[in-house]
Amino acid sequence: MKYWLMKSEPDVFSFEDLKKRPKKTEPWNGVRNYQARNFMRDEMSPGDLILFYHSSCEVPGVAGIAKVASSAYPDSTQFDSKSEYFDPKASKESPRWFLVDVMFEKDLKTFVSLEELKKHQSLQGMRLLQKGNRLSILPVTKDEFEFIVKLGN
DNA sequence: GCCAACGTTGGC
DNA sequence: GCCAACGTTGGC
Repeated sequence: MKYWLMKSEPDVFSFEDLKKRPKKTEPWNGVRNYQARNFMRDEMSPGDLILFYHSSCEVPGVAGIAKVASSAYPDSTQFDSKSEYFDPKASKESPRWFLVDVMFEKDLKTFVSLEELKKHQSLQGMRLLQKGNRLSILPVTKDEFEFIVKLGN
């Protein structure tokens, strides 16, 4: 089993929004970065655990725990000319963008802010904390994952 | 709103 | 295949 961190802008789609979905599940569409796509397509497996991270907001940080709920399949928005995520270079015969379904797993007692993460020596190696990091999907080690869950409980 | 970092595009 | 221009991300 692997561990991940996935960013979402809470104004667009928050951890609370995920909980409110009918099956507490959401297809993670709209990713248009090859590294992030490759993580979903090649490395994620159902059951992998996810730190659901709120970015580009007043207080960025980890809002809760989710899990990978499907294997990878083509992101349908790439074929939809009316979607902001439409990709004219993609076709159904050779899709370019893949996604997984993300499902609510559990709440944290407290939100774990980016500011808090930065305080801990054992998290300094996290890619999230490196300068210039922009990837919206990042692998996290088991130790980092468990440490952050502990901070939130 | 600013700006550093970084990915992508496209001309050559 | 290089690299300048451009667009986007995301913390502050």
